[in-house]
Amino acid sequence: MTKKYQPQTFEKHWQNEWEKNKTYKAARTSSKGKKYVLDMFPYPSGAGLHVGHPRGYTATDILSRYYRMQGYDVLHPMGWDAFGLPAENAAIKAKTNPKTLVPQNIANFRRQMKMLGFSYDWDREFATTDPTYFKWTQWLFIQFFRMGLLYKKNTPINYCPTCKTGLAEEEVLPDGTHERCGNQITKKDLPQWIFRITKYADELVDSLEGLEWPKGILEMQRNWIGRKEGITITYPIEGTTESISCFTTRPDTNYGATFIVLAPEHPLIEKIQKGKVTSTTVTPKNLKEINDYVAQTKAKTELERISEGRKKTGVFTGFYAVNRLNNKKIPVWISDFVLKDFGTGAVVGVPAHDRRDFEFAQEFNLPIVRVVVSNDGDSSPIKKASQVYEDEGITINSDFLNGLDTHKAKEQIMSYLEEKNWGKRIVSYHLRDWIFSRQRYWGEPIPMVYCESCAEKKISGISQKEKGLEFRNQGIEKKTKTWKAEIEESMYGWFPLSETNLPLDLPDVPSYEPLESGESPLAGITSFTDTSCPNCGSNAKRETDTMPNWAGSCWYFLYFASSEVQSSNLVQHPSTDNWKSEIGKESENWMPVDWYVGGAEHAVLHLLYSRFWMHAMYDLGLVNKQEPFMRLRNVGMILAEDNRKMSKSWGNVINPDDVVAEYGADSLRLYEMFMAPFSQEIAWSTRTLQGSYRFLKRVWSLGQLYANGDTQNLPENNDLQIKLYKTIAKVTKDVPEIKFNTAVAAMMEFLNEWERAYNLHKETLSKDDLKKFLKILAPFAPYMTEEIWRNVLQEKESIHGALWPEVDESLLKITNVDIPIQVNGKVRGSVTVPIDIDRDKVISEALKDTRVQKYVPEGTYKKVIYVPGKILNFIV
RNA sequence: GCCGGAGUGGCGGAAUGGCAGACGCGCAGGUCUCAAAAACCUGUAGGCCUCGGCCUGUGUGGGUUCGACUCCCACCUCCGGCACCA
Repeated sequence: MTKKYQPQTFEKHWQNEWEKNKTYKAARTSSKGKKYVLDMFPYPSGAGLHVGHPRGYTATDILSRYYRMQGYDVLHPMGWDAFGLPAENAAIKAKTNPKTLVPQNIANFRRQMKMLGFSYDWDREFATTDPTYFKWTQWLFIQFFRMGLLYKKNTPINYCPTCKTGLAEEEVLPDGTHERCGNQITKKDLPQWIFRITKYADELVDSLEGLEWPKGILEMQRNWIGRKEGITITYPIEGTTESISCFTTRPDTNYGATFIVLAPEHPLIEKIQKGKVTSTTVTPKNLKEINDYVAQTKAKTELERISEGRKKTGVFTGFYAVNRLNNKKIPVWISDFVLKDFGTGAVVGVPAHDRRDFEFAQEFNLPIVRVVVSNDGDSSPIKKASQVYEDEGITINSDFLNGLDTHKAKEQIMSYLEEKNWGKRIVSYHLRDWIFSRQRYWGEPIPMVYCESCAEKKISGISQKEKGLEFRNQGIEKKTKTWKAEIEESMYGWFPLSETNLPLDLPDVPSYEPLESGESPLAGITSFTDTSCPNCGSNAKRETDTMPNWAGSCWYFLYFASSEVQSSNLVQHPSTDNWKSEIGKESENWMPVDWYVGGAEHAVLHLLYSRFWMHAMYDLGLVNKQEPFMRLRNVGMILAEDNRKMSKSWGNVINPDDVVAEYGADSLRLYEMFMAPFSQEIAWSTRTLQGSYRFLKRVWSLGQLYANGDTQNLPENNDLQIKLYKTIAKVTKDVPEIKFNTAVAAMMEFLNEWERAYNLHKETLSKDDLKKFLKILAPFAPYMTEEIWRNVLQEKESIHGALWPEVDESLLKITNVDIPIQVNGKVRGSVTVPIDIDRDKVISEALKDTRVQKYVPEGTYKKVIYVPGKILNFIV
């Protein structure tokens, strides 16, 4: 009696065995090398896993098992990105502290992951909320502070006037309303910690080179950093001592400038309004118009400004600037299409070569001068928006630039302007500095103290260097001196906690709702805020903001690879020496991450932030590599069966617990790998899952034959064995190419042949070959293969420690091939010939085919193409 | 508007210059059964048809090639992201 395939009867058993025997323990011992295979660790929400999560986790699990079986040392860890707003809000709602709620969520996630058979080294599990981990996150903050990369500045944050609370970006809906109460949010100025990521902008673009990432993601990172080279040109205002600076990336078009536009918030406008800029040309009427326009703009929300579309509005200031290139007077206007925070808040208008400038010029009847033509030389005037020429070309109407191409014209004009001291070359970035503080409870407390009395004495902790901390080289040390000088003044009175006082834990309090002032909830807890100055000992206040959710994920991959994470013997406090011995040394054995897998939604932020931290840590001499992630692959989202996103509110979420209860974990894993190419979005289908379930059932049944002994093994080198070896070769090739769907298809194809051999002739694989098949299936279906391996084949050691099957290449050598025969490119027949047959013989064989004869009358043809082993094509 | 990704049977997809539709789902017919489920077998792009074949066919239109789903040019549609970025 053959045992039925009932995964429920053995999956749990093997899960426990693997855990007990530490089957997946990571250690550096192999001479073959290492593979660090990492998932983007999840945020443990209250809802638990849905079937979308295991898609990425199964992929990394297959890679890990595959490399382990090939003899590599594999580090495959899992942990929890557990700080953040959803947990905080859920805890507020449940009237509890996230410190009690989050571990419950984690326990559920862990249970589900173990159920799915992922081969994580659970000894390295940790959460970003563990004080043992975030003591280091805080320590790193302090090191970055001492490099001059962090400073405090008043910055507008999102603020909900109805809820009286500061909001994170993700709490604001695209229409500018608060996701919870639905009311319009506003901006509020609050002091924020700023992380100066722009100091690394160039480096972060340049070192994208050499990463094996999807092209699209690399492109998005490049665009996000958005490096632009241009020049800031200064225009004096006629009849005054004032001037206006404008940034442009197209100085070659500057002879075509016909106006200047200021953002309504530009500082010069206030001066004009207050009458501090005088010139005979400004009339009181203009001043009223200016006042009205500025007031109108300020009354509008950002949303209103955008929703009004591209229709240009504006007002003339009455002043004229001088374009010193040609001494032309150009009017100075105000318009809200110019953004105060971009560039200098002022734009020089070249309407012939910029669409927005053109719309503005048309609206207010300003002149349009063409200065660039395309290669066809058409220099007709620009009359319609569709004629605006924004591309590069040949310069005209521009004095000494005439006839030059855009690139050369740009170089010459920039040198000329710098020589005359009328302009200065600038590299600008789309990338902004990173607002690194949150007015929230559930995050790493920022380990800083503010001392009033030290501030008065103009003292700060910025220049105190950590003992033992060495910059990578003198060039970097020099660079950080400049960075520090730029912000020193704003840092008077600020001191980092002494490292012996780390971690700085969150106070255990029942209430931590945001304060009416928009400040962090910690600001209301005096037992937390009141402290003494690390420098002078007088009364001082702690920083009450916490770090954003990103902080913990910026370096977690190093902690997984550390010694400390695996040991119960934790360091007393962070320090450079402790970093080197506990984290630096061991992580060098594993870094960089070889495979990093997660959703494409992290294309920019997380991947950029963690790259930035690594680069800065490299400069601090804390790590030996700048780039954390060598290979990145994106997992496609799994939609619900109704083709919508899975969401509690739609009621269409599929829970892996239910799927596993009915079909087993192996079926879920196999199906998710088979359903579509890995990075593609795809809808869930329980129906289609049954195909994978059936496949496993059939393998199971054939496997059981070996227990009963009613098999007749095939002789060596039979067709089925060769098909098996081809399948092994295919799977071996497909897995590292992340083509799991075709790897599974190949195994299904093999099964079809195997079954046919058994059904027709009661013939089957030798025991040795069965083992090989089980091994290549093992990474996909670890439970079932282990069950057959141990209970049918009576193996003593786990299949997951076995070696990947080698393929005897000589058996795969093809001796005979089917050559399709085409006549004029259409298939008319085929011949079976030895692979090394010569051309003339193929042709004569082909001409024996009666169908071919019909299309090649009397065997005459104009030409014939023979691609050995592939095709034969007669042209008649 | 810009950037990125994708268009192939009833459905998910395979093939990246050489027999389009592997593999799976679904569907149809059959075997087993009192019956159903499960399992197994056969068929399954469309059209024509003398059942041996013939024609058409990979979003659209052109091109390169002996040969194009695959390469090139132009366009259409869908999905994702950003958006008055000087």
